[in-house]
Amino acid sequence: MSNVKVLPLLEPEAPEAVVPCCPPLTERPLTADEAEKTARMFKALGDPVRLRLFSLVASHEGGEACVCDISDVGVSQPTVSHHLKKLKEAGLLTSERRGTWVYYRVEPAVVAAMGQMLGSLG
Amino acid sequence: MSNVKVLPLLEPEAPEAVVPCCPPLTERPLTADEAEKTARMFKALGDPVRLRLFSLVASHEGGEACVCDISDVGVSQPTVSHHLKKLKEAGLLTSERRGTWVYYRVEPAVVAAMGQMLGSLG
DNA sequence: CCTTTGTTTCGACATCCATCGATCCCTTGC
DNA sequence: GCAAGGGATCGATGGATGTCGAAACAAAGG
Repeated sequence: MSNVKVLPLLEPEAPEAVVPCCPPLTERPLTADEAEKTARMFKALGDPVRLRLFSLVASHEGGEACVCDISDVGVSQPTVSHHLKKLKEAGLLTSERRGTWVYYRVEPAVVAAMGQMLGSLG
Repeated sequence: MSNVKVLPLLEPEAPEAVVPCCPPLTERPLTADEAEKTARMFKALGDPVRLRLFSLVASHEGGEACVCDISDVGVSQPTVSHHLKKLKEAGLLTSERRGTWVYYRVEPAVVAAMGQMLGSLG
């Protein structure tokens, strides 16, 4: 396509309203908008490779993991990168570059919100 | 920080562990098999229409809903049926025919299990 | 039997998406 | 400046998936 890299599409790191979407799924039917937003988060965990990457980050010492620590999930490196990007876009992970390596960590509020929608609070 | 409990392998006290799959995502990385299983459940909620249908059933009076009660989500009726089937295959819903109508209800244990995988991240 | 109404299945189609190799970008070290 | 290695992006591709209309199936009533 284009080599026009001047288009400002999305600001770097869309801050995004992180938490406040949606009551427990049992409380009332979701609106179309709410469902659209929320489904993105569930869809992000709806792939086996992404789910593994997510649990690798979530369970990693210090609550964060370098890409090099979690790249052994049976797919190529570009694919790993692609999935991490998806998880990031869904708001489930954040990333930070420190020197040579890029570290990913879980966004706790978002994941907690998903859990609450499923009624895990009992 | 709280618990470093030894994990009780696989048999004691599983009152209604209808879902044999998987500890909280923070506890340890999922295996490929576990991820495959679990991703199916999250994927089922990863579509806006399915998520709406699910919340319609979950929040409906009596804990169940007839297809005719929840068919107004903006897609054709065959599509509704297709999505309900997907939710059923994922183990999130069950169905029962009573006379003319078919009623769907939530499978609580499965949903609770999903919530627990996410809930301990707070 | 035939008709009506609720629900599922079938076939077809367009779109999305996971995956890869190749390539490019970034940082560090020589 | 240049080489090396970690990560991200690009372009292509095969397979999965959401959607619909038409048709089939099931139960209830005339």
